[in-house]
Amino acid sequence: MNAPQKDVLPVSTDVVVFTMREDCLNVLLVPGDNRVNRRWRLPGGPVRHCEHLDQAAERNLQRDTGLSGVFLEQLYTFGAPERDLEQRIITVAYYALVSALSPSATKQMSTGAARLFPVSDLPTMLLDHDAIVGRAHCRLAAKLEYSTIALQFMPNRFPLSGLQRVYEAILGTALDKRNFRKRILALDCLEETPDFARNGRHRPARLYRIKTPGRVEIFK
Amino acid sequence: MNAPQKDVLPVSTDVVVFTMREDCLNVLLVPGDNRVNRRWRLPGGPVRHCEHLDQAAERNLQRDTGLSGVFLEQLYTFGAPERDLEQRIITVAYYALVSALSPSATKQMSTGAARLFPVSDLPTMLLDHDAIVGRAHCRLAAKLEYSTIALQFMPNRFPLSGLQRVYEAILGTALDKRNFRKRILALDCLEETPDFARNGRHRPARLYRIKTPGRVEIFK
DNA sequence: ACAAAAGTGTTTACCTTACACCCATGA
DNA sequence: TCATGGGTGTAAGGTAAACACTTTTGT
Repeated sequence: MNAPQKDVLPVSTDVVVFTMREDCLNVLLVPGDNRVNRRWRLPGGPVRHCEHLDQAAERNLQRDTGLSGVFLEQLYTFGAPERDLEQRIITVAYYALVSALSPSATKQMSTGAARLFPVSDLPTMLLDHDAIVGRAHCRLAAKLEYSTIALQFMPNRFPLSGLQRVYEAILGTALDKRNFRKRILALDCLEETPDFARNGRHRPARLYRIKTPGRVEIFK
Repeated sequence: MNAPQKDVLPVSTDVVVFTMREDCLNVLLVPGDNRVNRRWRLPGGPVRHCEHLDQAAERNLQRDTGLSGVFLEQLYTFGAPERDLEQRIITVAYYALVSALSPSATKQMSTGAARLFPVSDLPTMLLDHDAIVGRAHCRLAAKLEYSTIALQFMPNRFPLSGLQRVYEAILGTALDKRNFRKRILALDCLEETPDFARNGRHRPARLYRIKTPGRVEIFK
């Protein structure tokens, strides 16, 4: 039994960081630091005594992964008393969406201090972290239908086909190209740039930009 | 400063109990028991060390209001450090829907230990309880659109017009009678009973029954 | 020239909305 | 008989779904 610490509460935050890699939805995990349990876990940690929950989530995320300033939203609070072995810890789960990993996050990844896993191929995780990821994935998929949340995955400029691949990866289904483009453009949240992506040996794709970056619109 | 108690965590549950009264959406509040602050507050209290969050919500709800076995769903966790004056308390908010107040709840109400307030005319409440009620109301209104959650307000048998009034009270808008009936019956969650409500001096209303009571269907 | 992804409209089916009159009862 | 809420159908508009070929580039 660990003695309870003074500065922190028996409450922690855990963050499900989603990002796209190779057209697949990935989750960022960190290796368990616990002697008892060396399983992969979600980045997170205890809430300090004088700290907003959101701040705690951001701070612990930054410490564990180097990420900051990302889209972060509270998901659900998990508090089964049997979920932790050593002491009762209630965790307020968040999810985060990042378009590209920051340099410091990339560094953490190269040193093995963090690693991406496709949601379809997650390792065995600490405690109930699999349930947390599952719920986060559900929330994300649901929000695709009535918000512009998917834009959080996109870089400054991107082709519509890239956005479509994001939708398809999250929903797990193929979408019709024409209907998808119509629907997205009708939202009036993107604008054309004069530029094109000249990638492969095929016609270059028009690049679009988000009209109000950082803002997630809810409609309906 | 109160000394922290051993058996409980610095985490509480608060429950927004919604019920219909006189075609208005009401919230059940209890009088603040605190010497410092005698404002009305949401029923709730601390989470015990070995207790599920849901159990804590249910237990505290029963203690404060006599209600049990009601529809209860986690809403959001509020944890601004400045939200409480004496000590840092994080609260996991829930909302509950009840069709009619149970006898024990009615008793608590008659003794002044609990009282209903219309959401449109709430008193000044403890701490951030107004924000909690606001968020609960939003969630409830949103869920009307894609679930059968409103049925939780209804008694065993009820006329369709009664259900319509529930929708109207929650959404704050009038609905077309014919379209409403079509839409609800198309959900295939109600069945006719042979009975009618003979109330006023007008044609009696057909009574309906919920096919699978206690089950909230999510569609779309 | 060919492979590979980009880009583009129309038709159909379905769902949502608007809307007005008769019915059964109690007073 | 009259006031009150209960009960019913249809037409129009809008949204979502299905569907195939041409364009532009790199090799």
